[in-house]
Amino acid sequence: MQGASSSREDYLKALYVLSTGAEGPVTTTALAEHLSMRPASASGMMKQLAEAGWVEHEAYRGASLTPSGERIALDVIRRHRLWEFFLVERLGFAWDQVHELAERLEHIEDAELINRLDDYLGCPDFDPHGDPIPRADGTVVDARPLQVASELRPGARAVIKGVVDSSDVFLRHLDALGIRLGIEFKVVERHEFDGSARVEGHGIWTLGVLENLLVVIQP
Amino acid sequence: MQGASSSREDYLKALYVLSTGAEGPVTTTALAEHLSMRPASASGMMKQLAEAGWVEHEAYRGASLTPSGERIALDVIRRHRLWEFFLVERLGFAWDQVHELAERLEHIEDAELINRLDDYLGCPDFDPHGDPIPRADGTVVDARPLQVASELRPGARAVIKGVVDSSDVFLRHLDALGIRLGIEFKVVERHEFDGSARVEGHGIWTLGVLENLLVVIQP
DNA sequence: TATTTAATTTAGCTTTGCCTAAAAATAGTT
DNA sequence: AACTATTTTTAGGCAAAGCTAAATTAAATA
Repeated sequence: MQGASSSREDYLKALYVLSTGAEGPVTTTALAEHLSMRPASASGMMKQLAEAGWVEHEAYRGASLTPSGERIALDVIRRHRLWEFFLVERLGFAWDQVHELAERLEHIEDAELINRLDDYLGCPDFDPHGDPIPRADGTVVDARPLQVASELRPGARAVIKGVVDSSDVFLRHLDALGIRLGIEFKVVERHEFDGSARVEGHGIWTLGVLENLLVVIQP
Repeated sequence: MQGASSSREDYLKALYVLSTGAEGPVTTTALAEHLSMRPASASGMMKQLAEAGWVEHEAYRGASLTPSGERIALDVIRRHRLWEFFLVERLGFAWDQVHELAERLEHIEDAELINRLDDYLGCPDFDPHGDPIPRADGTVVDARPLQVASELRPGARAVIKGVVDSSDVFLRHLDALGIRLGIEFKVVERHEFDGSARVEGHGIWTLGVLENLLVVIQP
């Protein structure tokens, strides 16, 4: 239930990430690729983790997490996402800069630290990428929250899921700009002076437009 | 000037700490003791660090930092103290709880992270123990600041260096309580409801007294 | 079904950083 | 100065985690 080395934690996390979505056990190769390592290394680590009781591993067939392994993975992910939240919301980092850093910070295992950090950040439910932050007890909410597009930072990609102002006039305006429900877009730049955004392939969207778009952030 | 492993950083930091105060090179045994390791290990590491150009090491004579080694040590110490400040001032940890944690955090080497953290904390000059925080350029202020005793947290030890109210009445009051310039004391407990403190061997000191004592925090 | 191809595991090597035990050098004592 | 005691270094091992290359197993094709 605890005491995994930094490296073991990485594998458990990768196993968790790769097994959500795909059905069945995770292949050695997929795991190795995900972690930028060689299959032989992943294979060796699976043996270790199986011995520790954190994964179920049938030779040549792939691996999957046991309940205790999943618990560790969720803990690591919780730490990762809380630190990402901190880095973006408090230190003002951009989205795409925080992953590597969080990858280092996540391996500091100290319940008190993480609980205090959680508190300090206001117990957020989602990280800046829109991914849910597992709770201390290991439960996870699996829904990405809607956000107002005006909150997007440069580099963010998002899918349009709804509008705040659904008046005809506004919807016609959106239509004229080529903005439709379901499209995905990427914010290239935000302009301090008027809040507008430069959107890849769409030119400039004004703050008025952004404030009325409900979006789901993409990973 | 950079790229030392976590372990090497520990040795460089220890070397820095042990060489300030004591004159001449640091002995292998002192180093090992400081890091809870065996002399043989310290000896081997000195060889490595000397090869890297971070320490000057004459066999059987002890080691001392080169300028580039000192630069790294100062960087590690800067990171350590900034994180300690964060843990105490923002997350509300008590003094004595933060050392080990900072010891882990200090090894995350990322200039942008540390500069942003520094900014976020208001570029503090001293950590919660009263030790100076080296600047990004490697300069260090070597004076402990005076603090008002009412700011002391439980567990803090401090030496009385002055008073705010130097009226006769007040000084006689202090005298009656056994409080004199230069004495060292330790705060055992603070009382929320009236701000008073229980002081080891001195009973209770009221907020009115504490607010008028200028102290230097002890390590 | 036999054979080829691809994936997985095993075997054996490397590095880092620690350890213990033995050897070497310094320091202290008579 | 010689001997002893202490400190420091060297030598040789061990564990973790990665790697390459070879062997094995499973999957795909003829």
